[in-house]
Amino acid sequence: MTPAGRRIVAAAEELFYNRGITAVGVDLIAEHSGVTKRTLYNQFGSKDHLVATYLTGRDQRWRSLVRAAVDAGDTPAEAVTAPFEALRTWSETNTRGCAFINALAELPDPSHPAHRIAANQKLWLLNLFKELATTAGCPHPATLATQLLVLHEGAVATQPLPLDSLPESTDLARALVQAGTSPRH
Amino acid sequence: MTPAGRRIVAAAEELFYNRGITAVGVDLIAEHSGVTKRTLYNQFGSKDHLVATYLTGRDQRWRSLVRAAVDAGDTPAEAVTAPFEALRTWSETNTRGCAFINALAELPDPSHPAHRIAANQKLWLLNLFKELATTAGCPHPATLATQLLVLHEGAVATQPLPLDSLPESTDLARALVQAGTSPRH
DNA sequence: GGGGATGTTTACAGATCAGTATACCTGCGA
DNA sequence: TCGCAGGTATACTGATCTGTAAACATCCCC
Repeated sequence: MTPAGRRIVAAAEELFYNRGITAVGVDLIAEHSGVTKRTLYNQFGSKDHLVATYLTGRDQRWRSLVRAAVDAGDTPAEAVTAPFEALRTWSETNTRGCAFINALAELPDPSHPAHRIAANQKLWLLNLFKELATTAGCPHPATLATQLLVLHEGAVATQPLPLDSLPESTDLARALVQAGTSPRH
Repeated sequence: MTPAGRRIVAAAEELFYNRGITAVGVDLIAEHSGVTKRTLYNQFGSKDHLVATYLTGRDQRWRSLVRAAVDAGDTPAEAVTAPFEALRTWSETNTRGCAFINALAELPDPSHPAHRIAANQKLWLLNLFKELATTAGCPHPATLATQLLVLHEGAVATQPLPLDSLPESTDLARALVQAGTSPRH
């Protein structure tokens, strides 16, 4: 990607996430990235393609953050709930909810690339939970992974409320993992 | 509200929810409700006001459904997780996620009425969980209520994924209530 | 030194946006 | 019978939307 292309994506990310995709026009993105609209269209061809690029970039950054958190876990049981630690960091600078859920809200057409990207992101996290649960020796990895994903998405969705939902979700997630890994009594 | 006003709100609800608020223009709403744009503006004054009316109406319908489910519960413990039963019914005809979360995604301005309505809806459900948990004799109603709300919102958010997340969430919610109401052993 | 990739500048097309203006119709209650 | 609320019909404003046209500048690599 060219330097101008990178600036465009950076501006698009900031504007799309904070103001909404439909509400932000390509003229505004061009202006914020110090670039001509012609250059924007030479690089991305259409607004839809730029939206897809924006979401893909966010997805990659998020996955990197999660992988780092997972790798930083001391025990396999800790690694299972590491994505919740990543979410805590992520939420400090991303206070407008999940960019993918938001994108689906604005782009109802299921054939839009945003739908595939968003679904893949959630399914990636689900599979990660499943693998980590298996590694940690949890008895029902698939069920646990679904529960953890629900808790994760619930924590993101309730982010704007005055609730401290993320610590509660993290605690509950740890308890579920603990119940699976610790011996029954 | 006049007959024309009701038709306008009905058309707005269907279009806003399924296609997105920003993506739907007032002309389209007027056309779908068999009404002139002049009538629409005589009734609601602005698109923002119509959006607020749409969300308020949805909120009332949702609360009625939840209250009915709560009242249908046989035991206090069953009543606590009754909103999950309501969600199951609701999801059959509302497959595009939470209208309030979606509205916040499209309308970033915190002073927009939609923000107040959405926050009130979630806080209403939180308080309902808290009251029901208290009635059922759960030891930590506030904590449990937060957990149940997270599970609820998580189930809504993961609705488009091929996951069966709602049954899992409901089961987990029941287990949490059970752990609180049943005697420790 | 030529040529292609990367940009810029200005202007424009065609559509759609929220909201308004003006004039008219109709049914109902005082 | 009068008046008014509710509604229709059509046209319009000014702004904004995505996307394109055409001509020109710069830089780097072959």
